[in-house]
Amino acid sequence: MTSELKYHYKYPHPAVTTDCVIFGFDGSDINVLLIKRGLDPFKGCWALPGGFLRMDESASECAKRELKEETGLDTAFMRQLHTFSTPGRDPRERVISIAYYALVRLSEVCGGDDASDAQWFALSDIPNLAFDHNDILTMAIDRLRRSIHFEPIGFELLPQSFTIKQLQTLYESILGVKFDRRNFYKKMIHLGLLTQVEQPPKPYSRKVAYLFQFNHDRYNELKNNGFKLEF
Amino acid sequence: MTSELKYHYKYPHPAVTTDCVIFGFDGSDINVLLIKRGLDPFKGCWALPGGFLRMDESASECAKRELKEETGLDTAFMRQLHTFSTPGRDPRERVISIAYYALVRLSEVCGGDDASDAQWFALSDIPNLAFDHNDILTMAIDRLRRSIHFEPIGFELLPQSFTIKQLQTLYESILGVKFDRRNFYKKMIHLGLLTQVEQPPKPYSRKVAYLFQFNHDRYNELKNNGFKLEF
DNA sequence: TCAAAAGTGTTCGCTATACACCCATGG
DNA sequence: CCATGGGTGTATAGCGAACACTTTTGA
Repeated sequence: MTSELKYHYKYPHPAVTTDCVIFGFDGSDINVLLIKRGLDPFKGCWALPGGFLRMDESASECAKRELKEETGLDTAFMRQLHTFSTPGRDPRERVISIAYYALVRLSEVCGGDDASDAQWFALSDIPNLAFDHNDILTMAIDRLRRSIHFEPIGFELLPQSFTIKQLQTLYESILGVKFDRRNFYKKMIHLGLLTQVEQPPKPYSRKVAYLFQFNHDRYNELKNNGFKLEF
Repeated sequence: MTSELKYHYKYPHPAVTTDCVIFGFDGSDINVLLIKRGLDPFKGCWALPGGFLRMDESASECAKRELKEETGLDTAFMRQLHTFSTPGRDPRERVISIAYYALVRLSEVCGGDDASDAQWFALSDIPNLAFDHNDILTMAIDRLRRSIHFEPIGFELLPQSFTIKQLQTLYESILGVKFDRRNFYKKMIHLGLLTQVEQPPKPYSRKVAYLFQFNHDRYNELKNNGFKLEF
């Protein structure tokens, strides 16, 4: 047994993991990807995807690795959230977790097979999570809500092309409020960050709506000129 | 030698530290407290105060301990900033650092003796720092600038009682802009977060200015009613 | 032709900004 | 009495909230 413990230090070292809150938008609700734990502790309990930090990777690389494993995505919007370090948060040993959150397009996510232990949950339907993952998720939701006022991150959750209506539903879902359809439309158009797509979409309702794409170049240009996104 | 390495793990563990960016305001400029390193690596180089995480304390407790050691303060405004984890950021071994920033009133700080290795630096006068501490400091300044728009944290840097003029100088110093004196005055008063102090201050200029205090209770009250501070 | 959804216009009130003005104080 | 800085008033522009109206399409 002891012979397995082959890493030695003069002072005690905590174990370090990253956990990742992966948000997706299904057209009407914000969802989070959870993993059913196959091992103790908290066996059978839902938890955020995560894993131990390797010695040759940064925390963001570790989180990106987790994302890839669970969604198949190589790239996505990803930000560090907070580091959770309360002693006892993991019953096994001292573990600190560097938490990240990610925004992904559900259409681009590799659907895990049916037997997969990964599953999307609407925010209104989150079960009790393992460890302190409820706290992590709560903080991630709060961060998402705050960020969307000042950063164009909503577009990371929508398809490349989208209607203003879809965008509004997304904002309303994240912020938990309702906007006047017409004012929302004008405000978004007026921001000057959307490019209208030529091709008229397939009619999915009475009147076909214009399709737009987020204009990254325009956003960076405005931002460099001191423009501050505010919504 | 090897007998000193008495902590054994099955997998490699990184060392974990906290580093702390301590901001103070001297009446005209934002300052940061730096420590001259007495030991290698980076011996003689200026660095952020910091230290290794103990196994029985959370990261915030560790940062608070650092703050106490360097300033004598038991309490101060303190927030987690970011966790820095690039492999190789410490030449000795794998070390990840959970960075915090703190806002303190210079008047309350225990002045270290003259022989002290701690010193305040104006932001315009920061030397090259050890490790990746320049990156940490840059991020902390950026965070401070962003936060002051939406949180009443400026007051943490001023004395209990202050004039609107002092407050304006603080805001201008942090944001690097100039405000119209009269509009700033009215805006601050109109926010309803300041309580006027009865006692007229000693004249320090032509006309004596009113003294104000930040009204925490009023702020919390407004915040709970959905009020959003914006500056 | 009618209902439902998309796109456009108009009004009103608030607030940020740019100033002018008066008051108090120390030299 | 005058220069300096503190406190108050006022006008204008811009933007967001509220809501009326027109247009397009499917049934």
